[in-house]
Order: sequence, then structure tokens, then C-alpha cells
Amino acid sequence: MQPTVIDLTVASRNPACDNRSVLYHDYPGQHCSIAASLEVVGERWSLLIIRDILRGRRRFDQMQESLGIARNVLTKRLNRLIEADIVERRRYQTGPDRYEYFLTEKGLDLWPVLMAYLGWGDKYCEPETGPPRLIVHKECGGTVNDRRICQKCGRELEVRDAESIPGPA
Amino acid sequence: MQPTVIDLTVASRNPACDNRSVLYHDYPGQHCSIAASLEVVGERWSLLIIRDILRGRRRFDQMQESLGIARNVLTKRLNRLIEADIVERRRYQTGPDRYEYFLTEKGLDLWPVLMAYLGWGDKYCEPETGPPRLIVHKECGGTVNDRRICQKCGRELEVRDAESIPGPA
DNA sequence: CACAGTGGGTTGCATAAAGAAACTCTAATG
DNA sequence: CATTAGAGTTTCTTTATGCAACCCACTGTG
Repeated sequence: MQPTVIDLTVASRNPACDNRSVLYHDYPGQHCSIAASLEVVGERWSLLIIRDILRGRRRFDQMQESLGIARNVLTKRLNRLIEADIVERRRYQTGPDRYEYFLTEKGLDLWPVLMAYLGWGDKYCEPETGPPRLIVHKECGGTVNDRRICQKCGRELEVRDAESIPGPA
Repeated sequence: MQPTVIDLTVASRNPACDNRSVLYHDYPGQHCSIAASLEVVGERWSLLIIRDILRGRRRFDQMQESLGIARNVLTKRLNRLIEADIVERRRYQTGPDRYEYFLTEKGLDLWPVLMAYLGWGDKYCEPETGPPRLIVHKECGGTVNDRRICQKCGRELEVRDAESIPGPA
């Protein structure tokens, strides 16, 4: 299994993507950053879509198949994420227009959330086999913990400093 | 900007992850710690309930009012969390039985996820007013970042080392 | 004693969202 | 000319959520 090369080029908000969809999640009376975040990405599929894009699945059908999500729901989610400036849609072909989805800087900044879930899941969902994948520091090869700190060199890492390799499982 | 190699794919399905509880979320074909975590707590209210309990709202009506969640849904969520061993229900009075809800160790271990969401939300949802709440190190009073590191004394903190106080907003 | 209030839920019904599957559209390929 | 691929729509069904009302066993108040 070879890792996928991902272009993390970041772009600005695309005003062409108009969408009248509303944020149907409304946690009333919450003046809390956690609640505010959850309004945007705290919903069934969003984080898995973001993980998939991070993983290199940039196209509609790839994501749909990998996630097993209904196609109409995937459409809605992607539009919501685009509207929230987390995902960017780029046409890679005209004629029949074809698109790929990329994470914006804001989307990439959700990496800590994914790492936190990964750490928790490794501890409680895969306790005896060990983590199915390890996140390692590209430069020195040390494993990265859920604080995004390299266990070998001690550096505090950003998303671009790390990669995922098969774990002991 | 150079391409980044990231692969959060996960290889093998672990039967230990199977839970006889009714996980109505089923992300088919996902054999990944992130997906596994989201099956348990990646749903509309769970994390907010956990946040509430962490902040000391331990009783049904307190949570119901603070969250604005429907009562029947709160019942269901709490039962799911209890079943998943994230929340523990303790009777504090007999006669008419009265209960309080506490986090188990497993529940407390979700603190990193909350801190990651908090960090993201502070950055993107409350950019001008500043964070509505600050997490501080109880011992030295320094603020805690989303790596759960005290900015003042540099220590790596656990959930019991920190507390939440009103922020500048 | 009557009656309101409190804590911790259930029940029933209406609506909103998710899922499954079929359909569309355009262009390229055989 | 038929088929395939990518990226969605459309339609229909199932599931989840929200809302309001109700229940029950006390407890405190006049």
C-alpha cells in the first residue's frame, strides 16, 4: 500500500459556490467554541469526509464508495463544508465539468480534532491489537501522539509534518 | 508548496471494537479508529453532554435546560453513553430515586477531543471577540492550549489539572 | 389537608434528515 | 452505435429529532 500524494495547496473562498443551505444544527444559547465547532463539523459524516480528503480521496465517487454514504447526502455535506470554507472545489476538467475537493487552511486545522479522535479510538476501540495505523513524523520517523508531538524528537508538529503508516495491527 | 503525504487509512477490522450496544451509526467499510470513535460519540449531542458534565452539570434537568435538547433525546443519549461506559449514573437519593451523571475514565479521556474542538472554534468561530472561555492550569494559572500544554509552566496536562473559566468575551 | 413544585423520566405525534436506488447529462472510448 | 465514467438529481422510504403533554413519588408551603 503506497501512500497517496496530496497537494495541500490552499485557496481562498470561492464565491461562485452559492448554496442556500442553512446550518440546520442550532445549539441554542450556546456561547461556546465547542458548540460552535460542532455546528459546523460535529455531524455524522463531516469529519470522515475531511479524513478522506486528507487521505487523498478527492473525488466524489471515491469518497462515496469509501464512506458508503448516500450520494445525495454526500452532495449536501460537501456543499456545507464548502460554504463553511473548510473544503474547496476545483474543476480539473471542462466539457463535462469534473471537480476535486481540497481542504482549505481552515479544513487542515481540523487535524488536531482527527488526532484526538484517533488517540481515543486507538486506546478504547483497538486495545489489544494496537493501533491500526501510526502517525509518524516525516523528518525523523518518530511516532506522533495525540498532542501532535513527536515522541522521538519532541517537536510540536503541524499537519504537513506528519504521515500515516500501517500500525502493528 | 510541496505535496504532503498523508494516509489515515486503516487496515484491519478489529472485533474488539464490536460493541453489543446498539450503535445505530454504522460507517460501513470503515476500519479506522477515527470512524470507530465517531460511532460512539460522533453524533449531534454526545460531546456537548460530556462537556456539560465536565463543567459540573450532572443532573438531567440542568443538562436539558442548558443544552436545549429534547428530553427524550437526552434520555437516549445518556443511555447510549452509559452503555458505552463513558458516563456513569449514580443514585444520590432514594425514595424518589434521583441520579447524577459522572464521566468514567473513558469519558474523561475525551477531553483531548473537546480541547481540539475548542481550539478550532476559538480560532474560527470567535475570531474578534476572543474565546468565550479559557482553560487554565489549576496549579499555576497559565492558559492551556489545544495540545493541553500549559503556556506558562510548559507541563503536559491531564483533564484533572485544568479548569474552565470565563474568557475575555 | 390541598396544592404547587421538583426531578427524572415516557408516550405519541409531526417533521426533518438520511438512505437506497434509479435517472440525468456530457463527453470519451471501443 | 453502445458503453463507460464522473458528478451529481430525483423520488421514495426509513429513521431520528423536536415538541408537548403526561406520569409518578415525593417535598415544601399556607
